[in-house]
Amino acid sequence: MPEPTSRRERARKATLAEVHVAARKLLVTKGSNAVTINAVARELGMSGPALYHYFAGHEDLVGAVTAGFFEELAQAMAAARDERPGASLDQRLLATCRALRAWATHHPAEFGWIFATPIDKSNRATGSERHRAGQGFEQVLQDLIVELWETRGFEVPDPVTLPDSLMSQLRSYSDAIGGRLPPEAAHVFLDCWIRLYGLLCMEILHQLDFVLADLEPVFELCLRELASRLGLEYSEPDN
Amino acid sequence: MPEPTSRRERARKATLAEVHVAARKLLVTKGSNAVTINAVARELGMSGPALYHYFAGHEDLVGAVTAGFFEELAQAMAAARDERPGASLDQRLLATCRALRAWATHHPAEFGWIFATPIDKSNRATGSERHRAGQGFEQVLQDLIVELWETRGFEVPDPVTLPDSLMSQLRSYSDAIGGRLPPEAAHVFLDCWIRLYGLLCMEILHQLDFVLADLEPVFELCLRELASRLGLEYSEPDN
DNA sequence: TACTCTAATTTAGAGCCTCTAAGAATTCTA
DNA sequence: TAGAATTCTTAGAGGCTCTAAATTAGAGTA
Repeated sequence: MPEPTSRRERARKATLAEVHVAARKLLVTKGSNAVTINAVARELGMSGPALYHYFAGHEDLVGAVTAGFFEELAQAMAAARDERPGASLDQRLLATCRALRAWATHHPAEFGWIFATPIDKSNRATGSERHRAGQGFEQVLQDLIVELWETRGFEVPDPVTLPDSLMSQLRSYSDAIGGRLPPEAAHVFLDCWIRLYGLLCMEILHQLDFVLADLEPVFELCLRELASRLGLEYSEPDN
Repeated sequence: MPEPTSRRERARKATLAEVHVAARKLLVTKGSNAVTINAVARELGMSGPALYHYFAGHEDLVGAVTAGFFEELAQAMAAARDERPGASLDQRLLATCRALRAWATHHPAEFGWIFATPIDKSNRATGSERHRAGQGFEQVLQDLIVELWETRGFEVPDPVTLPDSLMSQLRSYSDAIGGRLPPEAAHVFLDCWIRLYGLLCMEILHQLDFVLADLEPVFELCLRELASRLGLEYSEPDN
């Protein structure tokens, strides 16, 4: 198929791209409440209801924009991972985590929009665009952990010590990712992710402003801990 | 002053109380977007603009409602802390943390509203109602940690190993709380809080639904870790 | 008691928003 | 090239925030 793009399809794609740009601009400059169907349409020089040919409604637009952010974030992380060709797995993992925070701090509005917004049901659905993009993001970290697990492994809790209800959930998850991580390794992965997530949310949502303005050092300490937990060699950020 | 309440003042208080009830009902039943000035007024049988005599605008109302939630949460935690008269400090601390999660899971909408909403500037201001109530909440955990620190202490990192920029921020915080915790102990406190916060946000925002539906066992594991970090004796929840 | 002052409320209205409906213009397809 | 599909427009119903002006109900005072 040399030309899967008819004239109309191309136009549609261009419009969708414009929508993402406009929505993001509104988000960044005027906050998430300014990302309305009308405002986005106005930004494109269209009149409101036209956008209903592209999105089922406001939530759908929000989901699409979110998916775009997820993709960009995942790409930024993947780029950091592959930046140094000869880098060790340890270095690649740390670089990926740092890219996560870098993206979050450089794009706080987008990060908050992605991670600190209650996900409504339609966007939580398994088939949704947002869900798919979220998995793409998860994949980046997961791949690294899987690689680590397969090449060197890391210390995991004895499955017997984990509560049954947790183990059964972890088993489903382990199956869902094709058994690439056994339940107890999945547990460690999730635990690491929860820590990163909590720290970043706190920073981006300004929940910790009352005490700490700059969480960079806390983040590095967190990475140190995660590294030791995963048996990685910690190294300072290099710039 | 036997009667600081004139007839009018009483009426005003009653109205404010009604506002909180109505706003909460709307939040829980129809989501945070349904908590509008108009809808709340309608719920009270008033017509819209009347509420502008009670609140400067929508954000102000939001801040007041948030403050109410903070107070309720702090009270629930304090109640759990004081429930068993003869309980050890260890038990009181664990009970308080568990009360935090219990409140969060029983009132997910309210918890999300408090902790997983970007705080706008006016509500972040030091004098705001929300800020004051947030401090009341923080106090509950802080008091326990201070008590622990003063009676037994706990393991802290060597201040020299903490980055300067972090230390200077921690020093300000330490001063701000009257030096009741030295910077390095404050660091441990914050680290514990960040972990609890991240875990709860993740649960309430459904960010982890793709793998874990019930985070109760993860929370208990987290408490185990925090307990060992603070030198507490971990004990199972008692119900 | 009557008179003023203030607080609580109401309606009117401007300017946003979401989303539906109906028609006009454009492009694709058979 | 004629019909079908897509894109876009305007019109409009109903909701929201917030301001302004008019109305009513209490409180304080001469």
